[in-house]
Amino acid sequence: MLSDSMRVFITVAEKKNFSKAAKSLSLTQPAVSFQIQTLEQYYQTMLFDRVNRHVKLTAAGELLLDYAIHMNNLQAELERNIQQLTGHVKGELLIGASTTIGEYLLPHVVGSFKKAYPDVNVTIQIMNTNEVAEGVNNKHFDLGIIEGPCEFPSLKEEKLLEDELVVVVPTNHEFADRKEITLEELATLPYITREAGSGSRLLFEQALIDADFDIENFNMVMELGSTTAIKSAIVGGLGVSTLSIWAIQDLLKLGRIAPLTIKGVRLNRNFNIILNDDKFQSEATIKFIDHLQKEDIQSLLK
Amino acid sequence: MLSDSMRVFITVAEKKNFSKAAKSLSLTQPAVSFQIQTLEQYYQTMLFDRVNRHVKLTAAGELLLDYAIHMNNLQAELERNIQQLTGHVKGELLIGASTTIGEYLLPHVVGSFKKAYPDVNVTIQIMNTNEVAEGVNNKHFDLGIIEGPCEFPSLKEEKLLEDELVVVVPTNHEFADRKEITLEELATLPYITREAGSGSRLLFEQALIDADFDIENFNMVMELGSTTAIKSAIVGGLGVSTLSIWAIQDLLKLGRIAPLTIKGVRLNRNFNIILNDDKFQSEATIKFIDHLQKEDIQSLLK
DNA sequence: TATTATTGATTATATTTTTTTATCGGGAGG
DNA sequence: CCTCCCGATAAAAAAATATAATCAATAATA
Repeated sequence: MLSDSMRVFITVAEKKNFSKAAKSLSLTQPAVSFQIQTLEQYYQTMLFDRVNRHVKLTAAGELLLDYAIHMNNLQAELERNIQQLTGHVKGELLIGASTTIGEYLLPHVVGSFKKAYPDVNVTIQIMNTNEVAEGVNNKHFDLGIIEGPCEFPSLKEEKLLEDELVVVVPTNHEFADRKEITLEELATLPYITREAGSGSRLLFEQALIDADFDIENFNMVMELGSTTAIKSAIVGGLGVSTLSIWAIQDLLKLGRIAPLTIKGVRLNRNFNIILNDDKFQSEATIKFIDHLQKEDIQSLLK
Repeated sequence: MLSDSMRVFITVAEKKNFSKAAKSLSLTQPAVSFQIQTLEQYYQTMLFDRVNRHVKLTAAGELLLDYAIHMNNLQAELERNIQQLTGHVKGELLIGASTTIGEYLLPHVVGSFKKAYPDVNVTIQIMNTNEVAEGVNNKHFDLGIIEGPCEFPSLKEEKLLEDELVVVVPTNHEFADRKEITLEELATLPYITREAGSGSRLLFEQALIDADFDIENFNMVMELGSTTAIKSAIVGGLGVSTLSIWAIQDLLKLGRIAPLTIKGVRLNRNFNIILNDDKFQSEATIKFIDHLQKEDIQSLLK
C-alpha cells in the first residue's frame, strides 16, 4: 500500500497542477500542497518546479514518479492476487462506453454484475468511440466498449455481440405495418440523422455508398446530437431515422414505434470490448468481462 | 513510500508477535493491533492466525508479505537514487562491530563521518565476531566490522586494516623499559587472559602453538570478560596481558602502561568489513565504507 | 490444580496528523 | 491596470492514530 502522500504526488505529477489534483482527489489545494511539502522535506529536495502558471517535475521528481508508478503496479497486482485468493472481489471499475452501449446496454449488465459483486464500484463514462479508445489507450479506463472497430492497433479487441440498425417510424406511420422498405421509399420520407462523425451515421452512409445510392436523394430534415432526441422526434412525427435495435427497445415495448429493415441493405456492426494489455487487469475487470461474455445479453432483446 | 500499516505488518510478520513488533516500532501493542485490523478490513481477510501464544501468517498474509518486502526494496533503491541525485545522504546506519573495534576504533571514525553526513544516524552494536557475522547475514546490520576472518562464506569480506596484539605491562614494571620480551620471560609473569572463545585469546593461543610453546607453562592469574577490566587489572599491577594496540592508546598516552613485542612471535590479525550482498546497500552504507577506507585510521595511532 | 505470565482484543481518552477555511502574493492575459 | 489563476501560508477544525487501563484466553510454573 502506498502512503497517502505518494498517491497525492502521483496525481499532481499526472495533472501537473496542484488544484486540479486536489479536485480529482476530493481534497483542497492546501492539503495537496501539504502532502507534497511533506515528501519534499522527507527527500530533502524539490519534487516540482513551480513555474508560473504550471508545475513541472524536477529530476528527483521524475525519479520518484518512476518508482511510485512501479510500486502502484505492484499494489494492483497484489490486490488482484489477494482477491483471487479470498474470492472477495472489490474495488473500482471504470468503463468507457460509446453512447448506445452506455445508455441502453450497460445499465442492465452492470445491474446483474453488481448483484454478483456488490463491492465493486462501477462507473460508466459515455463518450464517442474514439474518445473511449483513447481513454483505454492511456489507461484511464479499465476497459472500453465501442460500436464498430477500434482505430488503435495497440489495443486488444474482442467482439461482444452484433448490433443492427433498423429504420424506425412512429406506429401511426403509413409504413408502420410493413416489415421492409426500399431505399427509394425511405428517401421519400423526412429523415433525421445523427451529427457528422457519429458512428451510426458513418455506418448508414457507407451502406448507401455500398448500395450505389446517392445520399443527396435523401430528404434530411434534421440533425440531432443524441439518440434520445431522435427518438423523441420520431415519436413526435417529425421524421424517421435508422437506430440501433438496442436503443429502441423501450419505445418498442410501449408500442410507440415500428422497426423496418431496408431491402437489400444490412446495417450491421459489432459491439466490441477493447482492452489495453499494458494496463494491469484488476480482478474486477476480469470478472466483469467474464460476466459480459457469459450473460445472455440477447435475452434483453425479447 | 509504504503506508504505516504496511510497515507495522512487516514488523509483525517478522517478529511473529504483536507486542514485540510494537516495542520494536516504539508503539504500544493496541496501536499495532489497530493497524493490522485496518489492513485486514481493507483486504477483507485475516492476515494472521492468532494461534495460542503466537501468531502465524495466513496464505493471504504470506502473499501480502511478499509484495510488502518487494515494495520495501524498491523504496530503499529509490532513496539511494535520490540521495545520489541530490547529494544529500541521510537515514539510519546500523553497524555491528566486535569489541575492540566498536569500543576504540569506531567512535573516532563515526565522529568524522557524522561531520560529513550529519543526517545519517549511526548506531553501533557491539558483540562478538560470530554474532556480528550472523547479524550481517540475516540483514539486521547494514555492515559489520570484525576482528579476524568471517565464518560465513556467503558474506563479502574486505580488509580494513591490520591489528596487532602487544604485551602490556604497567609503567612501573621491571620490563617497562624494554622493547621486546621472550616467551619464556612472559611465562614467568602473572598473566591475565580474556575468556575462552574470545578472538584475542584464540589468536594468542594459536601463536603459542605455532611457536611450539606450551600454554601450561604460563602463569594464568585471572580470566576477565572485558578489555577494559584487563586494562584496569594491569594498571593495578595484578598482571600483564596481550592486548590490541587499538585498545591501549588511552593508557599509553597517560603513561600508565608500556607495550612490548614478543621475540619471534607476531600477533597480527586483520580488522575486516563484512557485507551481505543480498541486502540493498543504502547510500549511507556506501558512503560509510568509503569513509572507512579513505580515512587515515592509522593516524589515530600517533 | 491453582497461580502467574504472556498475548492480543477492547474501550475510552489523548495526541498527532491531516484537512479545511480564509487569505495572501506573484505573474500572465485581457 | 485590473483580473484571474495558481500555489503558499496560518489558524482552526476534523479525522486518524496512539495510549492507558483493563479483559479474556491460554500456557508455563509451581
